[in-house]
Amino acid sequence: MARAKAGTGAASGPSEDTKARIIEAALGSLHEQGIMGASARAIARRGDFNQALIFYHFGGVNELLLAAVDELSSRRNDRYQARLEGVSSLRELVALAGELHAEDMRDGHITVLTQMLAGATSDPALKRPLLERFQPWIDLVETSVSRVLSASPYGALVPSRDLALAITAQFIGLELLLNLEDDETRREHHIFSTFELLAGMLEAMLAQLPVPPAAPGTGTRDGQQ
Amino acid sequence: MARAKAGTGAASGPSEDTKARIIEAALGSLHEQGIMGASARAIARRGDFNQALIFYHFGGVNELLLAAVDELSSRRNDRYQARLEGVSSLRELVALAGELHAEDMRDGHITVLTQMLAGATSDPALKRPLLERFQPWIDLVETSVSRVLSASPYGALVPSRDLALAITAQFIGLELLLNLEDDETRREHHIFSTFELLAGMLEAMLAQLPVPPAAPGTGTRDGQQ
DNA sequence: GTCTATACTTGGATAGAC
DNA sequence: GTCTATCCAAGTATAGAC
Repeated sequence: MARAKAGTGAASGPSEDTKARIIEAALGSLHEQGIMGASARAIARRGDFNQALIFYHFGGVNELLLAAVDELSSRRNDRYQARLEGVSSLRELVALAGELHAEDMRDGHITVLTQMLAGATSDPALKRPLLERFQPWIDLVETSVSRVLSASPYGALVPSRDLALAITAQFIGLELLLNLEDDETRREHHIFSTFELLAGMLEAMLAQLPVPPAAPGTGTRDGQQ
Repeated sequence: MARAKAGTGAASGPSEDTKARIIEAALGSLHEQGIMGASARAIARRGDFNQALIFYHFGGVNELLLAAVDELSSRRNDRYQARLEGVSSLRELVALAGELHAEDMRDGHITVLTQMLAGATSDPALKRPLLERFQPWIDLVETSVSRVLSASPYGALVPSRDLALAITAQFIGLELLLNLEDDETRREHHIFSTFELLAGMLEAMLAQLPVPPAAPGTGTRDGQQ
């Protein structure tokens, strides 16, 4: 296990290497064993390091888990931001959401976040830190939703904030629910293709509709998209 | 503590009274402390009975928790079934969903189910039993969704199964996400009124549309059904 | 059917050697 | 900065008294 400093990039300090290893093990534990299997001992076992290191480097298990969420968030943002920016139609957005969801499921990102959310019920001290860490992600969704909505004259009528919240919740809920099925059965689900179908139907409807009812002055009703 | 046999009704056997008390305590623990706070000791403390009773009556903690879910399911079904049957329009359905959601949040039903779902990641032995217990609930949603969809000529194009799954996931995801906020802030959310708004817009659109395009018009993606 | 007592395991956390 | 050893709290589960 060579100690190549090719880790997080910027902050490759003295013991950043070890901290990275610990965080990696924490992510693995959260992913595969859930929040109840993310104990200091279990994480140390998985990463093959000493249990006491967690307390030395992070101060406690909760702090480590939050650091792991931070690490995850930065990775996700890198991926999401760039790709979401290139999207302006509803169907594109849904299609991209399907891609991102598939990747997240594969990498366990959503599982990690969901398990942390679940843990916040048992340990309310996690609530505030988690809320802060979810905010940027919800904001990102809202930005994309707003852009797509603004393409349609009806979009202005829809509260984009609530919609972003609902979409985020959809990801989380699907993770928990589909997790009940074994991997094989799960792969047979194509729920995002249903979402794409619905998006397609909605766009087709909008294209056939007459002039927008409200929001006078905004209607560049012509090209549609 | 009088032993009135006015409990579950049908199966008021010899020690059903105690079992009911234990189940009640288990539900309380799941609701207020989450899955990680639902240990045999914590549950016994809450219900003020001896810890060993859990193992005597249920065989283990997991079995107790599943029994608690069963109890919850029957209560929920009683409420849901009757009310959902009287609904045929999309807006009614969404409005009713809002009511049921508010009640579930108040009673902690969704929290209990969500926490059990989260626990299934840590203990895969819970997956199958939970899947069986979620099936009837998803079926119920699907039935209502189907009825509403069939009222519109476009409804036949929508896979009701996936839609029911998505709706169920939405409930679960919202619970986890809104749980991050303190009770006060949470009450300021009116996300279901946004859903009602969307449903209203959709119904208005459908009413304005010309003749149904039938199956061939939209080009079925992905070969659904 | 219920309680006490107990055996055993795992987890959080720290002190101190290296 | 890392490891060993250790303490203590909490968990599952069972045996046996009542």
